Amino acid sequence: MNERVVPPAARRRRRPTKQGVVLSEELIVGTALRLIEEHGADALSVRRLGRALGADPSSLYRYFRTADDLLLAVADELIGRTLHAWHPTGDWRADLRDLGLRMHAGALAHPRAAVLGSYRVTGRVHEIRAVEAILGVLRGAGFPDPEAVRIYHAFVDQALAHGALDSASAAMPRAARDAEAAVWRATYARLPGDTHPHIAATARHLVADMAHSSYPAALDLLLDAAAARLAAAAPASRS
Amino acid sequence: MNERVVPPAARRRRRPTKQGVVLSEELIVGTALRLIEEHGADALSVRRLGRALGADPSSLYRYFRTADDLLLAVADELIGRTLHAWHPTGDWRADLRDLGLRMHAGALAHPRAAVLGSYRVTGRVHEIRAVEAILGVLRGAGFPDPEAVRIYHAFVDQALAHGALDSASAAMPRAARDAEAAVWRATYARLPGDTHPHIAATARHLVADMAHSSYPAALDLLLDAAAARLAAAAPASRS
DNA sequence: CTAACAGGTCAACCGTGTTGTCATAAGGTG
DNA sequence: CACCTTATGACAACACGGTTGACCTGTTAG
Repeated sequence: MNERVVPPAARRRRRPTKQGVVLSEELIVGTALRLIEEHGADALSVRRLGRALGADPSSLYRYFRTADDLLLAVADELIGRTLHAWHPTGDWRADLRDLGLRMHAGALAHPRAAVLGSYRVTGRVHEIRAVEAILGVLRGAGFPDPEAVRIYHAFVDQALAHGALDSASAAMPRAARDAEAAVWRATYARLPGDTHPHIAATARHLVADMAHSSYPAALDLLLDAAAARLAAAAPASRS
Repeated sequence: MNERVVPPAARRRRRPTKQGVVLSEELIVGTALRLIEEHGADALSVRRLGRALGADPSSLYRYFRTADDLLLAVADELIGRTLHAWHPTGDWRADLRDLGLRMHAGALAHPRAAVLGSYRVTGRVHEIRAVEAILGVLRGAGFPDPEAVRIYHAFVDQALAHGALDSASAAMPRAARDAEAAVWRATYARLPGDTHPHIAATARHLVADMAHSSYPAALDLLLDAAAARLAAAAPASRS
């Protein structure tokens, strides 16, 4: 219950670690991201992060109240990077598609942060900028406010949720992933047509489709539906 | 590397536990589900499950190779129960909507199993039945095979992914959940209109919408898009 | 120059999945 | 019925995880 964390503003004494490192929130978040990128999502633990930083694990609790809080900071940093690489063109549908794919890729690379960021609000700068930008695209396209918010919500959750899911799949050892594909080929593709007519009829497509992420297709479906609603709501300005 | 697990068919000796319980795959899976339902998703661990069963934790490794395998069995059982409660009417859209909501609810109650089941194939009976049923609905509605598979994939992943996400949110302690809502009200709803025009304009809707799951709306969007594609592909039989 | 205290460190606690080893009762066999 | 094999349960241990209370020390304000 003791509060170990000091608000960033009040930080004064920058005392170096035994190994000579001067800690800071930014350094910790940056190192965490590097750790994940180099050794996978599971490589991020308080203890490993401490080791990578050259500091005792417990030191991190001077900067973040819990491991989740640390991950939230990582999530916000990720949002910032994703948004930074995104250059909207004015075509709402193309812009959202591009952003969705970028968010998905980011979430795929950092699943734990994505999961956390999807159901918790960081309230940090990058997140706020992202919300503003996406809402801007939707409202600029002509979506009425309630609809814009609804689509914003579905869009963001979809990107993060699929990202988290797909990254779990990507994290499996090679052998296990191959075994999964084998189940589709060995079990599903061999079901007799008289007991399982629909699987038998689509087996070819199932084997091919289930090996990939469903996200791009799902994203296009969402954008399709949004476009249809926009067309229905707006009196039709063109075509 | 030693294989401790014996295939169910070869099981003969039903030796009771010290506490007098006779183990079986079904009993273990059933107890796991009960544990989750009574004490939340995090209550499921090999050790706790062992305790709940009245058996040493290590005994479970005679039935499942790893904790993940156990969870996969739980997932398949869940699929079975969900499917069992579902009564299709012949209206593809209503049927899928109903099934989607049921799957989402199931995933919400059993997030870890849902996550696992979303990127791994169990290849067990219930899963196969579910795949056959959903494909049947889609093909019956007139979707061409490749499209049916694509929509099947997006539909299933969406239900499971959103379920996993929402359950993470539901698992937060009350206080934390209230704190989240407070961020929307205190931070987002107070941003000035000149720096964040879009957030300011939609603040009311944001506060209301972000408190709920985006799944129902996302599901409707997906079904909208599917219906549109069906209408475009089929020469239009009615209306 | 000195006193206060921020912040780094250490050791410990309790939880997790998993495995090597042992012991014993079940059940087929004669 | 008695014996032997072996399936299966139990035990103890390992490595890893997050977290915290207590301590110690360098930095900095006064």
